[in-house]
Amino acid sequence: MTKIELAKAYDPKQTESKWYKFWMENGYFTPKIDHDKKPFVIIMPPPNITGELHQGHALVATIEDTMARWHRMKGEPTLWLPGVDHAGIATQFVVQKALIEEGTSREELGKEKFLERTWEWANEHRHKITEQHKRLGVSCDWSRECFTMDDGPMLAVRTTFYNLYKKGLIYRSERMINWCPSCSTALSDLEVEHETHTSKLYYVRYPLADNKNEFITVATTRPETILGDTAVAVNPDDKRFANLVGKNVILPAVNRVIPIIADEAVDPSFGTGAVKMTPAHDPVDFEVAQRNNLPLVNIMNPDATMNENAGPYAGMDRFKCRTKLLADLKKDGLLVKIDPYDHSVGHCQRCKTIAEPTVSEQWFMSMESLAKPAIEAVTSGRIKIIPEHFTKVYLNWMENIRDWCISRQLWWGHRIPVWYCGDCNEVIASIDTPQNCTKCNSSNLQQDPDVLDTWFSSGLWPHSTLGWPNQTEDLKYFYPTTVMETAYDILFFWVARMIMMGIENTGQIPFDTVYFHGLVRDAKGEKMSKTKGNVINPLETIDQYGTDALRFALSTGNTPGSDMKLTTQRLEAGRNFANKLWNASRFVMSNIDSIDQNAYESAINNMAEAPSEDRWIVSKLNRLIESVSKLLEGFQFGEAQREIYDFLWNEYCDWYIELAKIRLRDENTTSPLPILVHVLETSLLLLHPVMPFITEELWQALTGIVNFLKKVDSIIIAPYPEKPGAIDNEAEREMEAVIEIIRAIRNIRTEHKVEPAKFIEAVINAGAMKDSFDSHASTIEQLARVSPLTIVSDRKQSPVSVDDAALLVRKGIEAILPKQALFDTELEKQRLTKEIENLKGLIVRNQDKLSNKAFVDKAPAPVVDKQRTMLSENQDKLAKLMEQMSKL
RNA sequence: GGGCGAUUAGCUCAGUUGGCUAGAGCGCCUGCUUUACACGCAGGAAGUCGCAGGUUCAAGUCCUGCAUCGCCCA
Repeated sequence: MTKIELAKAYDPKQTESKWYKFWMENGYFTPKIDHDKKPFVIIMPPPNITGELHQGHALVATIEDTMARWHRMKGEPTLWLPGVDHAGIATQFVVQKALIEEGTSREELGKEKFLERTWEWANEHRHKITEQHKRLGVSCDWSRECFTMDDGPMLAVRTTFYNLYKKGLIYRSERMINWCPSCSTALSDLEVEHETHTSKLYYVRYPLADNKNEFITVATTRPETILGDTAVAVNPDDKRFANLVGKNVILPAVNRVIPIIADEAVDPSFGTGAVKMTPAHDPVDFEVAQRNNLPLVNIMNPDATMNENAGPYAGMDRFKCRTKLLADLKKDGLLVKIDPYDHSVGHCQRCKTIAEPTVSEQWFMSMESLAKPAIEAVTSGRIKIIPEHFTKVYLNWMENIRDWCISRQLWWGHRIPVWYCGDCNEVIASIDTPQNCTKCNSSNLQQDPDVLDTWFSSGLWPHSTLGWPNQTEDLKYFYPTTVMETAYDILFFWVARMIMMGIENTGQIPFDTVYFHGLVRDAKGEKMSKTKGNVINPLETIDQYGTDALRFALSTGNTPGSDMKLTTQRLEAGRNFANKLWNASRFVMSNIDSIDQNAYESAINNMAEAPSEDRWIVSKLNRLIESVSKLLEGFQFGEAQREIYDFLWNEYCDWYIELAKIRLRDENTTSPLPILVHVLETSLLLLHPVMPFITEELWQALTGIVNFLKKVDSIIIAPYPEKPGAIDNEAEREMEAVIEIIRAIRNIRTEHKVEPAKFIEAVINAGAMKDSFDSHASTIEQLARVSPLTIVSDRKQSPVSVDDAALLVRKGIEAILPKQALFDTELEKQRLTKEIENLKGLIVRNQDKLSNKAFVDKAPAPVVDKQRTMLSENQDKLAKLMEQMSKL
């Protein structure tokens, strides 16, 4: 055994990269497949290759790493599989932006060069993200790392598309979709964010065809769509318009004749009760048009300028057209009035441009039949969602699911595996790229130019990463996975779709448990996002505070499903805690000259004979072990971490180490070293999942000195403390009494402004606990700074008259401090008065409860007993203090 | 319009089968170079747990209504 010198403060920079390298070199992150054991599996939500990691990823890394390390330490084959996502629309967006900054553009470069450029970007960022993840300490299996555009996931995408197409669940159709004029692609409903705009409701007159002096007035928020109207509709029950149904009106501005129809979708209370129908640019109107065989008139180009159907307005931007059209209507006396109006406007999630509802031919996935088993998986409890209230959100969405527009007019992504024959127009869906038409054998085949929504490949992630559609050993062993941990904001985008696609492709649920964490917000409480640019690079935080401090900050006080603000205070608390642990360990290690293995083991295994503080701290440790494992089982990582923190700081450091110091100076007592070491080592193990680096560093140092503790090469594979020993209530009671008395003496010293270093005389009447207190005499002397200290079992034996002293009562134990040592009578009166008042209040509460017959009858016995004990203790204390008061 | 959540100390937040004389971190006040740690030590002040009802022996915790804020879906 060699004594080692640790630096005075913990320096993360000296430890982190060293241990990460060590872990990697020893292959600890790669699980060994063992068919006798059930594996623990997490598939990591793949970060987008659009940019760098942000604090949200750091949170994912922290929570998932905590789970992975914990299960690994429990001896379960643990697979945490990392990956990155190609993020079609987002990546195309950022690469385009980079190109524009370079003075070129996607169009100028052309598709091939653009894709080359994007692959470069992807590879670069994939690497960067990996390096960043490593700094967060993640123990994921890099040998299985995946990219959504890798061959494996690609094959899974094509296979899924093919299968669903053959089943008729993927189809191509002309339907209402959301179009982003800026990204120039179709979007799914989920990719459109609704925002309430305060805008205007315009009332416009449409002249009747048979009598141009009569009008029907319609109200609209989007007057430019008048150009695409193919009808005016009223509610069939609306008597005001009954005589007009069936007549025609002349569409202003373009002078097209369109009918007045009746349809139940019309809300008579909106506007005038008559509404314009623009089926090519409004989802509700589209449905009405389907029912009433109305024609569709598309009036916009893909870039949201008006097309040739807009007549004189062709070529104008949609909003310029609105302005011009309104001016024209006004001029013609057709604009009746303008009311202020709030309504919801859809925006492209990616670029925030106002999305245009448009009829367009796209690929869709039919969802209803896929949703059914996915609903059942959750309602039956086979998949558990944490926190539970998200179950309702999930079910509500799934039960009202609509078909999913999966095609995107982008260059970057998974090409739709469909080919069109240039000769016979055959449509060929295929997993492998076909060379010839299956119908006419022509080689004149064109692949569909569009790509799939990124979330299509994401939905396959839990099985595609494990090798599906191939029945690989990984797939057989690791699927279904155990936990899907991710942010709640992608519940629909990702989690719901993984459940549907997982069941569809494999017949099995993809994971047992969904755990949702909240969003990490910036100091102002705003959501961090790449496009918003308020992303805080976690690496900077790590440089400043250390990885473990960041993980501590992200973990403590973080409750499932609720958002958190990451503040410097939290980070500082983490750094301080790491330093505290460091110094406690430094203290312990600096005191080890030698520990004999037999002496150590006999000390640990024969606690009955040990001093009460040893039995106390071990008992508290046992409570901690039990509680932590319960909390981790229940996904309460923050609370578990908090309890470890409390134990280490407030019990181990504040009390046990301080008590041990006294014994270390005294060669005639039992050495506290075995317990100091045992509790420290166990705490390091408990803490390792959340704070991996410092615990490894300290564990290595400690087991370097106490070699026989080192049964494995790394804390990462050391067994997690699971089976706690017995709770020692007697030792706990005893130590609590000692601690309380010390606190009370310290308190009164401060109140009476006794110099901190000065020793004052004290007598402790410990009653039945006299023997225990005798054994803590030097402890009390030194920690409360009292001397001479006399411990008696009866007040009569006190060498100091109680009449001439301050009296403290804690847990039935009295401390008697002679007046001359302190003392300001007035101050003491004030102190007693305050304590007496407080006690009286407590006693009233105790009495109220106990005099209530219903309480005594119905409350469980321990609860009633507790009240009785409290009452008698409080009454006893009150009597003593009252008596004391009368003597002052 | 429908749904979900939040409201606890000056600030940020814990408090999971109701038993709480309600906790933490930061901040604040007083005092300390006590040989592990000033990223520290000792002591302290600070809350009618959003409001109003209800259930219960007992409510921060369960139920109903209201208010304010936030989010999701349409």
